[in-house]
Amino acid sequence: MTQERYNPQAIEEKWQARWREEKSFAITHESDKPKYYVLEMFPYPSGNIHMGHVRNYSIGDVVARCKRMQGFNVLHPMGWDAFGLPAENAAIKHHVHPAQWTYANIDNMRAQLQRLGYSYDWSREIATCRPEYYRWEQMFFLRLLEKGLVYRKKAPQNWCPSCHTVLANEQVIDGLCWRCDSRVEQKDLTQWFLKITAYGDELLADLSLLEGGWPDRVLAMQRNWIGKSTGATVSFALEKAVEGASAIEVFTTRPDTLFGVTFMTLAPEHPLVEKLLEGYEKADEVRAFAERIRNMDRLDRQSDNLEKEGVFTGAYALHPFTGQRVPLWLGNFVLADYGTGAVMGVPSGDQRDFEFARKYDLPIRVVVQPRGENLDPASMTEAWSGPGVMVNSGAFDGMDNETGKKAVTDRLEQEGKGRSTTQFRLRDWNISRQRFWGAPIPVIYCDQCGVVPEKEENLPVLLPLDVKVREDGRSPLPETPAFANCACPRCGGPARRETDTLDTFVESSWYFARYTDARDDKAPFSPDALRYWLPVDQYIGGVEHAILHLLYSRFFTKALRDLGFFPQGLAEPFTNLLTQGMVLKDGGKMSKSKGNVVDPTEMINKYGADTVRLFCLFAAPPERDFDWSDSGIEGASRFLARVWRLFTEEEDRLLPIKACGSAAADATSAEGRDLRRKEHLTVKKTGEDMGARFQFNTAIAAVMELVNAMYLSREKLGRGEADKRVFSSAMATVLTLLSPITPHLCEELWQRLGHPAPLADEPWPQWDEAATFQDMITVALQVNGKLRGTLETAAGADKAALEQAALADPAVQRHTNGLTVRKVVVVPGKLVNIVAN
RNA sequence: GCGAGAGUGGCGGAAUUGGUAGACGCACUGGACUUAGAAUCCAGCGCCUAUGGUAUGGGGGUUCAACUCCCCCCUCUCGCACCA
Repeated sequence: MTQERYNPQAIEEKWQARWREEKSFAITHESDKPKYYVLEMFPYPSGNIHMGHVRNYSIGDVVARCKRMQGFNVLHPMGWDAFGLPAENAAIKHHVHPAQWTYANIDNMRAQLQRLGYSYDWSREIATCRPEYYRWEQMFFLRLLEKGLVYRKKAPQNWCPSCHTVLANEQVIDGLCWRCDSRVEQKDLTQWFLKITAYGDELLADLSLLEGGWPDRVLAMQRNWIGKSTGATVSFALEKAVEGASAIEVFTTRPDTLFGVTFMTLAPEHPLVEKLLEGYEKADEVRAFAERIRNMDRLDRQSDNLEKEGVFTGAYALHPFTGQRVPLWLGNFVLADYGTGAVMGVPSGDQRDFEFARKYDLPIRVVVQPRGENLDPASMTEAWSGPGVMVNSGAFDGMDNETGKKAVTDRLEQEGKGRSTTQFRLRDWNISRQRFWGAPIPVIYCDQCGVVPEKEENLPVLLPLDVKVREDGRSPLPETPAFANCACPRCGGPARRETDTLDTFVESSWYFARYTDARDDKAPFSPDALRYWLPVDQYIGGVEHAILHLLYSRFFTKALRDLGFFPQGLAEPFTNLLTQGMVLKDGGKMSKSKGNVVDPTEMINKYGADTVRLFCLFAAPPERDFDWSDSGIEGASRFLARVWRLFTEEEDRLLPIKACGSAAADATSAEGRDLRRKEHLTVKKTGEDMGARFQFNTAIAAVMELVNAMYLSREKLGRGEADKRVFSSAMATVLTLLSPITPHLCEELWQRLGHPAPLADEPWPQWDEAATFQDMITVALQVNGKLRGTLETAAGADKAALEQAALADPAVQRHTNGLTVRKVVVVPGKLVNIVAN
C-alpha cells in the first residue's frame, strides 16, 4: 500500500493543457452520430466569473460530457455578450477604452473558465462586439427593414436618466431601470422598433410546443407578458361630431355586457379630449384634471392603491344599439397605450366601473346575472363578472352570456358598428440605444432622400474605436464627424449616419445560431450546419431571462426563418430549458456591498476545480437555489480525496479493465456478487439521473454509495484474479461515472490504470440486468399498515410462502396475538401486510 | 387579486409507478490511531414519557398501505397586476 495525497493542482493543469493543445472538444457537423446541442447562456464579460457562472457552466459541462459519452455528437460552445453599458462606465471610471476593457475581461474570464476544465469547442468562440459578428446583425436589420419588420416612430419612450438611454418595456422592472434601478421617465423620441407584435399570435401559440421542455413558470410568464385578449372593438357615434371624428372606439372583452354601458371613460392622453371639450363651460377644470394625471409619475399612477378619479367632459356618445346618450368621462385608470385608450363603462359587470359609478353617481344597469338570481342595482355591493344569463339586452335577453359575446359581436359587424378584435399586451421592441458601446444601426439620414438604409455591400458599419468616451456618459458618436458625417448611399450627397446603437439584446437573440458556423466570413450561417444543429437541445441559464432574452430569441428565430436564413420547419430555438437556481450565501444573494461573495478562483486555488464542480452539483438539484457552505465544499473535497486514496492504496490489485468489465463468473463470493450488483445498480441510476433527469445530486450520492461499498469490501474481497477483476471493474465504473463531473481526477487515474485513450472518449457503461439480481431479499412485515419486522427471504418466494413466513414471524405474532387475521396483502419482493382486528 | 413553485431531522437534501420515510452529505457525539493536533478509520445520530408511541405545514378523505392521490385551510418564494 502506498500513501499518496490527492493534489488537484498539478493534475488539473496537465489535463487542461492537453485538452487545449489537442483541441479535444472541437467537433464538426459531419458525423454519423446523432447531434446534441447543449448551450449555457453566454456571459457578459464583466471581468471575473462568479459562483453563478460556475454553477451554470458546470451543469452544462456535465450534460455535454455525459451526452458525448452516450454517443452523441455534442456541440458545446462558449462566447461573450460583449457590448453594453458596464464597459462605458468602466471607461469613465478607469480611463480605459471600452474595447480594451472588454477584451481584457474576455481574456481573463476565458482563462478562468479554462481552469474549470469545461469541454467547450473553443474554435467557435464568439464576441458580439467584433465586427465579424455584428456585421450580420446589421444585415438582418436591413432585411427586416425591407420586410417591414423594422420601423421608425415617435412615441413616449422609457428613458433612464442615469444610463442616458431608452429602454424596452421588458427592461423596465417595476418602473425602474433593469440595470441601475433608476426611476424610468417618459420621453418623446423617434426610435427604431422591431415589430415583435407581428408574431404575437405565433409566440403565444408555440409556447405549447415547449410544454414539458420548459419550466411551467417560464411559459406562464411569457403567456402573461404577451397578454392576448380577444373581444370586440365597438364604435360609439359622438352625439356631436368633432373635427376629424364622428365616433369613439373602445375595446372590450365583454361585448355581452354592451347593453349595460352607462358611461365611457377616456385616458387623459386620448387624442380627442381637447376637441370634445370645445364649448363646454367647465373645460378648464377638465383640462386641469387631464394635465395633472398626465404629469403623474408612471410608477405612482400604476400603483395599487391609486384611487379611481374621473371628470365629466360635457360630451356624449350614442349607444350603438339603443341610441341612448352615454356621457364621456376622463379616468385616471385608463391606459392610453392599450386598446383604443377608451373603455366602455359597465358598472354591473366590471368592478372598476362599479366603483367609478358609485363614486360619481352614475346609473347601474344589470345585463348579466347568475342563473336563477335577480340582481338589484340599488343593493348591489360589487359587480358580477361571472357567467350568467343576459337581461335588459333587447333581443339577446335570456341568452347565455358566453354565447352572447359572439352574438353581440356578430350583430355589431352586421351593422358596421364594431368588429371582433384581438389585443396584445406585448409592445413592439424599441431597439435604439443612445449609447456608444453597441452595434451601429446601419441607416443614413439624407436631407434629399430622407431615411436611407446603408447598402449591404458597405457592411459592416464599423463602430469607430478611436473615440474618447464622454465623462457624462452620453454617447460620443453624434460628435464624431468621421462617423456621423457620410455620403448618402442613394444620391451621394452629404448625409448623417444614425448614431444610436442597437440594444445588446439584439446580439443575444441569435448568437446560438452563429455558433453552428462561427468562423464563416461569407454568410452569417451555413444552411447545412444550421439544419444539422438547430434547435438547441438543452439550454441552461438563469430565470431572470424568462421574458427578455428568451422572448427575443424566440421572436428572432421566427423572423430569421421568415427571412429565409433559418430552416423553414424551425419554430423554436430552445427545445429544453433548465433554469438553474442561484448560489446564495448566508441566505442572501452574494454581493460586494454585503461582503458575502465567494470567489471561484479562491476556491479553485484551495480545493481544485474538480471539487468546486462537484460541490456545485451535489449541494442541491439544479433548479433550486442553494446556500454556499464552507463545510459543504470540505465534504466534496473529502470525497475526492477518498476516491484518490482508495485508488492509490489498492493500486496493486487494479487491473486495466473498463467499467462493468467483470464477468458474472468473476463474482464467485457473496462479497464479489454484492459489489458487482452495487456497481451495476449505480450505473443504472447515474445514467438516468445524469443524462435524463439532470439530478446530479442523487447521481453523485449513488457513486458515493458505491465508493463506500468498495471501502467496506476491500478487506473481505480476496486477491485472486477474479476478485481483482470485480474490484477493478467497480473502480473503473467510479471513474467513468464521475468523469463528466470531475474530469481531471478521473482522467488522471484512468490513465494511471493504463488506458491509452481518454475517458472522455469512452462510451457510457452498459449495466447488466442479470448482475442486479439478488438471491436473498429483505421483505417488510406490516400489521395493519405498521412496520413490525423484516424478513430475509429468497427473491423468488411466492405469495403463499411469503404469507406463511410472515404469519410465523415472532414480531408479527406478538402484534396479532388475540386478533383475527382478516386479510393478508402480499407484494412480492416488497412487503407483507397483515390486516387483523 | 391572478399565475407558477415550494413546505420532510440541527442543516443541504433523498424516496422515479402509492409499498420498510430520512439515501448521500454537512454538523454533532463517542471510540481508535497520535506526545499533541490535523488527517484518517470505526460506531451513533428524527422526536418522545422508549419491547412501545409518534412523525413529511395544518385538518379531513380514499386505500390493506399516503411525503406521494382527492378536498379544505395556513405559510413562504418568484412572476404579473387598474390590460377594459
